[in-house]
Amino acid sequence: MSKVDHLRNVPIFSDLSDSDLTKISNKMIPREYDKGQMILLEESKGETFFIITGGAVKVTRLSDDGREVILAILGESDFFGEMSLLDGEGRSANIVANEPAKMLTLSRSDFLACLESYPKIAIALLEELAIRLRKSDQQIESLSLSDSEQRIGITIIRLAEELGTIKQGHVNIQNLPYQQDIANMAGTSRETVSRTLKLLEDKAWVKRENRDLIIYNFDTFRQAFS
Amino acid sequence: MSKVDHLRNVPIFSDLSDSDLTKISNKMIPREYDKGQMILLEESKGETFFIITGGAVKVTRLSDDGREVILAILGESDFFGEMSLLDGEGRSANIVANEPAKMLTLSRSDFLACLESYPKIAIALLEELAIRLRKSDQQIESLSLSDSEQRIGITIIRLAEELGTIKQGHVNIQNLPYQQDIANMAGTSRETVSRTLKLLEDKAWVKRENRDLIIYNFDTFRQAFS
DNA sequence: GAAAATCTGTGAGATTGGTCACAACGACAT
DNA sequence: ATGTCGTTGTGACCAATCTCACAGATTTTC
Repeated sequence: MSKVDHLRNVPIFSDLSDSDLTKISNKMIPREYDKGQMILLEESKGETFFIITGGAVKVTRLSDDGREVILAILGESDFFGEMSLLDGEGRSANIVANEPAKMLTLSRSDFLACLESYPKIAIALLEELAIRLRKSDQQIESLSLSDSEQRIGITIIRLAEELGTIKQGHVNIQNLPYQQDIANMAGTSRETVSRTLKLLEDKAWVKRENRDLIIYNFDTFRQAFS
Repeated sequence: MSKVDHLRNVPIFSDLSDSDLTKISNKMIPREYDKGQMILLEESKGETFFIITGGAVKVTRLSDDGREVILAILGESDFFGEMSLLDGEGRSANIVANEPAKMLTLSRSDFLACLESYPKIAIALLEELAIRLRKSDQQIESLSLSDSEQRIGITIIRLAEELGTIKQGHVNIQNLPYQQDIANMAGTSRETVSRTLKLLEDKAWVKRENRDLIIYNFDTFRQAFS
């Protein structure tokens, strides 16, 4: 798949003509990362915009004593790095390759030039940031008001929406993240995730098979937690 | 103060010439709200962009059983309503006047037209959303990783940054919000806020005087909690 | 394919912080 | 001043859930 083909799938570029896409793609440099490799470090100054063309990364924040919160898991056609380009502050989060990952990157100046020349990109990006902000607000709400079972349920919904596929009427999350990662997304402990998954399985809402999680009735499931 | 003077103080409009500001301000309709009045309701479709020209509002989300989370307190020159204009989803939060408040409002179509005609506004707005997203991420981190004392400390820092004034070397938060509101910002209970404030006062980190909170050494205070 | 490393399940405390109950306090109106 | 109403302080109890500990299962590595 060519650079241009990748770009066409990215929401913020989807409004552009092929010739514009080609121009932009010429400025982009491809990079690859191994599983577990740190792509961006908190504190470092942000100078690059990244688009994921394969694999997945996790966006985290770390406390001094080493515990982490996972803010998001991003996959193909998602992007990141825009925040510190926009507001000039340092990085606000760490990015680690969660599996082998491929990127296209754009330098700070090319990225900003892009925004100036193509207002549509700026508007599409606004849309995307609005969506992310909305998700963050939801998460703040659930962390403040919900108990651990609900938070884990909500986390599973997020995972299903990001990574899930539909398979004979059921939603299937292939390769469910480790319980520790789910715990870090839900703001709870690994043990609580273990116990809660068992509970959900006992209630016959979900089923685990190898490394997959199957949600029997996604709508009902969603209803129960949102 | 004229409409144009108000607009000049709003970061996202600060790059524009006076004549452009005048054009935009002509489309804006002023409105006023009483203390406690609901300005926007969750679920309603968002059709208006608001700029605060006086007073303050709180941005909240409510659970079914009536508990609330306060996502932000906004004051003069802040704005809101842009999110559902941008991504087309329904409102994500409620907005209530926290004290008598004045606004300038812009309709959906005028707002979007503004973005198209003045790319600088779009870019400035991107910057602002990036800042908000960063703050949300910080709050997610603190809700996930910190205990109640730290969360309350962080909440006090947020309040100091938004509402604080400097008074003979100390930061002074005039008219500290009620403990229940602080609790709703920090994701804890009113009683815990009461006990924690006493604790901070015993440690001589802060002092309460009437309805004000004085932070003796803001840098040290910040250090202790961030 | 055996060993090592990592992940998961589960019990038993230990704790934080929520909830309830009520007293004290302050502002404000009558 | 007295009563009313909303806010704050404080004790006691209790529930949710974090931690610790370790056994079993699974995955990765050589």
